[in-house]
Amino acid sequence: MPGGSVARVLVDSPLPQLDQLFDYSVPERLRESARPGVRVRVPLRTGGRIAVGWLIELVESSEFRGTLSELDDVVSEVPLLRPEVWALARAAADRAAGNASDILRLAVPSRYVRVERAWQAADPDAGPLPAELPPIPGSAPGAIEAGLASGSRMSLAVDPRPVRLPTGEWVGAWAATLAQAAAHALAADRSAVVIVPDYRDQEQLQAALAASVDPRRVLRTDARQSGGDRYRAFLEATRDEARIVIGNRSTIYAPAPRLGLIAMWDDGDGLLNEPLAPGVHPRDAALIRQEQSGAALLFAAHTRSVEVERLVEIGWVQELPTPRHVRPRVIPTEQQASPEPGSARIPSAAWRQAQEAVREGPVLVQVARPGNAPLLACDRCREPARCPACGGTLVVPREGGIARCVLCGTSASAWSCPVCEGTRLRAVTVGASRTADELGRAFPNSRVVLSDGERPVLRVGPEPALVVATRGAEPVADGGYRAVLLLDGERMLLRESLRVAEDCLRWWSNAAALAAPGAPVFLVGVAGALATALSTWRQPEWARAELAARRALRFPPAVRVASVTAAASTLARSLDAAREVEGVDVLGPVPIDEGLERAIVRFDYGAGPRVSNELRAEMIRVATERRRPVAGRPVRRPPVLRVRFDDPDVP
DNA sequence: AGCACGCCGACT
DNA sequence: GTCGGCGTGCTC
Repeated sequence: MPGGSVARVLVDSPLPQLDQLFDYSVPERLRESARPGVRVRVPLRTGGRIAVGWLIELVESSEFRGTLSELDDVVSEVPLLRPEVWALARAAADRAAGNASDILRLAVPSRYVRVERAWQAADPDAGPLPAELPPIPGSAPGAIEAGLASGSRMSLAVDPRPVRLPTGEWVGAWAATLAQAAAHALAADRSAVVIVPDYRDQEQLQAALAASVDPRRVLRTDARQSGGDRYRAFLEATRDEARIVIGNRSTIYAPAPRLGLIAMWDDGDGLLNEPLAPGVHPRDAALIRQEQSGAALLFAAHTRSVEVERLVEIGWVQELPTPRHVRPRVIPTEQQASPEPGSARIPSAAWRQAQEAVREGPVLVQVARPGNAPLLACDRCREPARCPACGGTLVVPREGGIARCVLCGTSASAWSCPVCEGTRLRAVTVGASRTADELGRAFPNSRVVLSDGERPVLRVGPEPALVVATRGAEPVADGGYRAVLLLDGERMLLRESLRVAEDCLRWWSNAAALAAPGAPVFLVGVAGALATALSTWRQPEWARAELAARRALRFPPAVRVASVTAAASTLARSLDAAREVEGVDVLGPVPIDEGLERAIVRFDYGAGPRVSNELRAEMIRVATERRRPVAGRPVRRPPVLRVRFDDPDVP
């Protein structure tokens, strides 16, 4: 049999002490089916106990000094785990001191036996490779092609406008660029993996791909598919034919033979944050996979993330030349109040132009999501409350907190209503539906289209309409919007997060990129560096300044962080272990609930492997040390040491 | 995790 | 003598 008769197996287990390969002998009856990459059942520790795992490799002999147990069974003969995906999972897990089996759970969908049988019975038919492709748009002629050929790491500020596909559909120009880049990889018989934050982006990308690639060469892996469809697409991707695989954050682990391109749209979008352990961001997994595979890597966005800016600054990622795109015509307007009835949130200039534009075609109004940081109004007459000192909007920054002004920060403890002299404030949540209502009255002859997270609209036609959308749910308009109003900038900036400014710049930029060339984009109620970055369309400059500020503070992504949670004594020991590594400093610990403490370990990128090694060793030690009896009666308390690397919500 | 091994107290 | 209690340690 090829490769030897000892099977090395990774067992499915969340236990850190089991995150290693165990050796088993292969019984005669499994000689044919026990191939690397198949799912297997193995006995673990004692007779009756059977664990599931992955057959990683076959070797001639074992280092294990003891008698090997036999493989119990091969679950499916299909080698679902390709060697390069295993290598990626191992490296991604190591980077975050996590279990490889946790990564593999993201990488391989659950099995559908009927789907698998049908797939095995069917004749493979991947369709032809694309031929005679047009050049890749969006950068200098030939620049992306050259990067593809040489396996470069690239950052691209994409053309900020909607474009019309040969099929007649309109998509963001970014989708056409990424689709063409993937098609070019495919034309060279290489696979491409394209990661997008959500399914609406995926729809645009798929529409753009349909224009030049046989649909059999395009596989999608997303949560909207049924489990069976997802498994079928996954099985197809394990074949040796080159494919384009598109999907969400876990698609970075998709099987893809002869990988030629990894592309990621809008890597700063929070939907790409991986919530499942060990929480490896697909951007980091992509960087690992790029190095392992030699594929090209392309980060495309309107707003460069601070993380990519860092990679550009250290020279790891190369900035692609950007042609002189027609930029959105952004008009920052600080003023809030407007005399027109029913238009309290829209400045008068923007108001007039929007009314004119909506006679010609669709007008986009971007609003904040309802719910967080509600605005305040007079409890008696419902007049929106304003700061007595400067006229700014009043908000309650946290639940139960004291109202303050968003502009000057003045506390509004002694507020009284200028209209009715009431003294009580009430929270009002202005979401999309309420704005749609207001605007519907203010634009009496316009059709109003509402798009929010619950009922998203993917596209609107070129006919006049007022399109009210929560940020991130903006439909693409055929031909582009005739005007865009970014209404709730102030409110969006109230979110408490290190990334809030970058997020806002991203939301505004992405909405502005839906405007028709030359159409006005009004940014309402926001001034300063962010407004300038948007109106000059120089987001990378903003990212550069932001990274410099984070460097001065030693905040991520200037450094890496790991949050460590444990009981005080355990934590102290683990932190000592981490401090052994040069370039490490520790914030905290601070007490959190249930007798636990948390600390933040900060370290330079170069110290990363040693920090994760040290913390991993501590996790194994804590998991295997004898349970300490508390004086008197023995208490079985499971030992806790939680480690989370590169948490986007830290600090 | 989850299960077997083993080293002390109460039993036939 | 030896049954079984639950702490201890290991998983190819």
